[in-house]
Amino acid sequence: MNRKIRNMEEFAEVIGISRPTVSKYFNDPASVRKTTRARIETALEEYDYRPNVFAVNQNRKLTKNIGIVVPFLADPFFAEIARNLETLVIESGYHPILLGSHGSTAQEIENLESLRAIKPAGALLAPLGRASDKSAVENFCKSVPSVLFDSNVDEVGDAFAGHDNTQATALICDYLCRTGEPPAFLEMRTPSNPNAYRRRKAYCDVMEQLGYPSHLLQIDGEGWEFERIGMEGGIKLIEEGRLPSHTILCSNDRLAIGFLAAAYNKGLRVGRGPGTALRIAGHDDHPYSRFTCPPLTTVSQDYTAIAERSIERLFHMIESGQRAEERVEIYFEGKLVLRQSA
Amino acid sequence: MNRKIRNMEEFAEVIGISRPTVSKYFNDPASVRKTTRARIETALEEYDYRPNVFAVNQNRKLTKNIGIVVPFLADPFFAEIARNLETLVIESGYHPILLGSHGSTAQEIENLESLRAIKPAGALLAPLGRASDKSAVENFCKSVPSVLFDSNVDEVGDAFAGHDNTQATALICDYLCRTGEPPAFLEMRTPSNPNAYRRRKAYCDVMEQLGYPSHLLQIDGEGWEFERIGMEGGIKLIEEGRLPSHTILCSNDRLAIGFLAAAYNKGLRVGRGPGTALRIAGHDDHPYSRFTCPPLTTVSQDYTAIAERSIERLFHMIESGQRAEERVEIYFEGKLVLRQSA
DNA sequence: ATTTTAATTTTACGCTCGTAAAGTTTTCTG
DNA sequence: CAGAAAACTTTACGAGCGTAAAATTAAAAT
Repeated sequence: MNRKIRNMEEFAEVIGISRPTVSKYFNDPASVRKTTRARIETALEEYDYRPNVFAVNQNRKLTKNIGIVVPFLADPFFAEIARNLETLVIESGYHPILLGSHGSTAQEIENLESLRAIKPAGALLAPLGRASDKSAVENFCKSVPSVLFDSNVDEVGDAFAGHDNTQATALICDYLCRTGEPPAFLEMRTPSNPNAYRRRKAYCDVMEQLGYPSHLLQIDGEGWEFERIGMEGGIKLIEEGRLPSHTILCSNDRLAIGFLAAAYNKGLRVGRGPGTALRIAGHDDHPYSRFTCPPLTTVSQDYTAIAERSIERLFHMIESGQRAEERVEIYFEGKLVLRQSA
Repeated sequence: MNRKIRNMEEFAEVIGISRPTVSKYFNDPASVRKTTRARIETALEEYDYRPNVFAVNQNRKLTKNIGIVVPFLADPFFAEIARNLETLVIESGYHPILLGSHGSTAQEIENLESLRAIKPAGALLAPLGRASDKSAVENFCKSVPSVLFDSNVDEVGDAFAGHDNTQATALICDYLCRTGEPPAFLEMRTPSNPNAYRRRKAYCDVMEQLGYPSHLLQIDGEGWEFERIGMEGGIKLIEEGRLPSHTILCSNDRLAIGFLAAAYNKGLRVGRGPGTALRIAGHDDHPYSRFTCPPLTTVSQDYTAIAERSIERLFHMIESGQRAEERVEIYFEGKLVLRQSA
């Protein structure tokens, strides 16, 4: 009795209705009569038929796919934001396709291309930044509704939702200056992420404004192994006695985690109590920052808001069927996360 | 001149050869004459045509897709192993589809279902473990060639490649016993991962063998936030003075990272030198373990070998066109990673 | 140059579903 | 209950490609 269903034709047959009606049901269950809907759903439980994805998508100009591209999935920060985005996409009745670029330009291009090949309804992109092939990203965004997040690229995409680096940097600089020695700023010499440049600039501006000198500590290193870079660079700095301040503000938490390890390695106690030699602060409120020793003082990014607004902007376009008339950039403020490292 | 190419028909036309030949080329470039291949590839550069993914896959019984499912992408351990797998899949000329289950049974089932819907040539699965719907996984594995990794499920899948928990646990237990007080074993009361059970058993066995008593410290907590669980459980244990030994072997590195934070929080110095109050060791050699304070002594999993052998087994099946006649389980030995925490 | 073999072309059909048009039935409105 | 509106059915075509069979052509071997 429970014959195998091979396609929509056969499925419609066993229910006793026509295939086009079944097709309509799958495209929008509300578009068929209640009684018909009930019959289909009953049959659905009995026969476990599912429309062939490839056939469905071949015939629709647009699929229900939403591409999500992040620069580095092995970074828990991006994994976490991707997880939020995936959930929101599913809740909207779409199908998320998550792709990580492994920090590689070629992989990013490849991801964009294979995304385009599946005719997505839209895309949420966190570009590599400096390493991105700008024209590749631009081209992609032209052909599919896209909102960028995390890392902004000038004039590319229909919208950008991200972190207010200037405000957040000012916030932590202010805190550090108020409570002790003004901070030096630790960063990679050639950061891959454009946020780093904004943080650097914000640091310099705030320090000037507060009447303190800026100290930029630029360490070498390429790629996405920020902890290793922070640790190795940190050890070098400490060994060579090149720390201009006992308060170090790191460009991001991963660098700070590495620098924390460097301080430990060199026997420098970190914290703000008596008997400490160094204050270390970060930026991002990375998932691991609460578990470092000491727990890392930092400024948070508003993950949730960034994810929600990105989704909101994207689906606004998708559901209205038209691209944004004007590119909007939305920035969310960071909050001070006071822990024990500074 | 540079007209838009809409499909393979038009593409074949501008080259001046037949569509079936072009089709053959895309399925296997080596199957057409050298001169023909050259003509196609020249045209390919000029016209940037790509076959429609959906149409291609609809007509093949099997696609070139390889599913990769991991239980939790926000865990850098899995992100890292997924990254290795992705690379190897691409090198083999296939297309990886990475899916994370977010620690949720429903999501895992969903992932398996949407994987099946794209008719993958094979799949690499790291099941949730205890939380997996065994029959769902089993069913999936029946219909598509699959090799499990990381977390074994009895009799499911064509092969399993993973870590030798017994050997590795023995290794670190032996080291800890040799160099100081015998370890107590910290773990979650109801671990989600089956590896945890093997590690517990191995610990008990080794301790008995070495003539020491076993101490199981079982802390509460559900889900995948191991660091938080380790920290909160650790603080409780320390506060209540329930540590039976000054050497703590944690069931995995993430738990150890949390416990390290607990020790810091309670002012207990960790390490093996003089003036230290606690030795803490982990298991896995998690990407972050080298950056903790102090750096974590642990036993490594052989990521690379696990990834390579999983892939090898899978493609052996795929290319031979037949399922494994017999289920094989391959285990790779861990290596002691001596750092400073124990 | 002839045979053998391999590659190619032509023709034709199939895969599974979306979708449009025209006609029919059901449901709703007053 | 008539009429209008909505839902449904039938019919038919299209999407872009895989693939099989038979006929043709080109390359390799003798």
